[in-house]
Amino acid sequence: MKQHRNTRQRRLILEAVCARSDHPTADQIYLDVRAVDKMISRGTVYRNLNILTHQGTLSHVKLPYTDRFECNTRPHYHLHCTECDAVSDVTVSYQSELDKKVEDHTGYRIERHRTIFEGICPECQKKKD
Amino acid sequence: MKQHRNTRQRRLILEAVCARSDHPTADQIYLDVRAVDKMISRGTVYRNLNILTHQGTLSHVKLPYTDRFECNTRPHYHLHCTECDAVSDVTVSYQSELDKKVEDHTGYRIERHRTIFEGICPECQKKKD
DNA sequence: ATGGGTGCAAAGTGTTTGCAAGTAT
DNA sequence: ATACTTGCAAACACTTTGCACCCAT
Repeated sequence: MKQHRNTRQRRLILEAVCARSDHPTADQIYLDVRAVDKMISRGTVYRNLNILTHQGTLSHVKLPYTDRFECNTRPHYHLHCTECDAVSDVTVSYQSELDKKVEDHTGYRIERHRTIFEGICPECQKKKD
Repeated sequence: MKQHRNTRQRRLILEAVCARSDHPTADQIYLDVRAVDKMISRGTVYRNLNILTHQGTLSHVKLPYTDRFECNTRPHYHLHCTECDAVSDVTVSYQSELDKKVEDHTGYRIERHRTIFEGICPECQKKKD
């Protein structure tokens, strides 16, 4: 296994993700870090987000087109506004018994499940009237 | 609203999706249709998959990198092998009460939720030994 | 006839990667 | 000293789009 180093860039990227609670995209993180370090490159941001996610330091929400990242690594569900693309955590608790159930039914070794609620946030509902 | 026509290409694309149960990607569908119609283009396949999905004639599974399509339009959950990328339907039944619950908690108007189980299929488990 | 649809190729997105130079350990 | 990282730019994979011609209605 590779030995990962504690580089300034990696630190800045991690801080940038944890500084927000809106599940930013890689590009938003790139822009945030760039405000501090003019030289950072997109490649570095993508590489480090992948490393940090693999390590389990960050987690990511798989959305169509772009993944979103967050500091909260406990298993939980997400809420996605299909109008404005806002993403937030949801209080409904993770149902680990479902993983067991599917494992027994299918013979898969289940690692986890991901649940994303799709809907329209209060602000966007207002705008549509 | 646009008036959609019943073109030969659209018919072939729909048939191609329904002929498989493995949740093919747009490109797999393109290849299948091409076996019948040498002239079909990728653009037409993408355009029609979007139209058919919007109409509710097909549904799609949102996976990172590529969407997958299927004929089954009833709400249901999916199973994704993270080794070989196989996708299948899962028997666990759709929990519509969760949508209600999240709606009450958050003020969102919830349309649906999507759940994808991630794990390793029996075949890939064998290969890893 | 008329407006949606098609094939084609080019343009878009978001992400990864090869390379030479730089740096944490 | 070693080998992981970086910035850069090019390459990638998937999808959308502008256009001129075509065809279902």
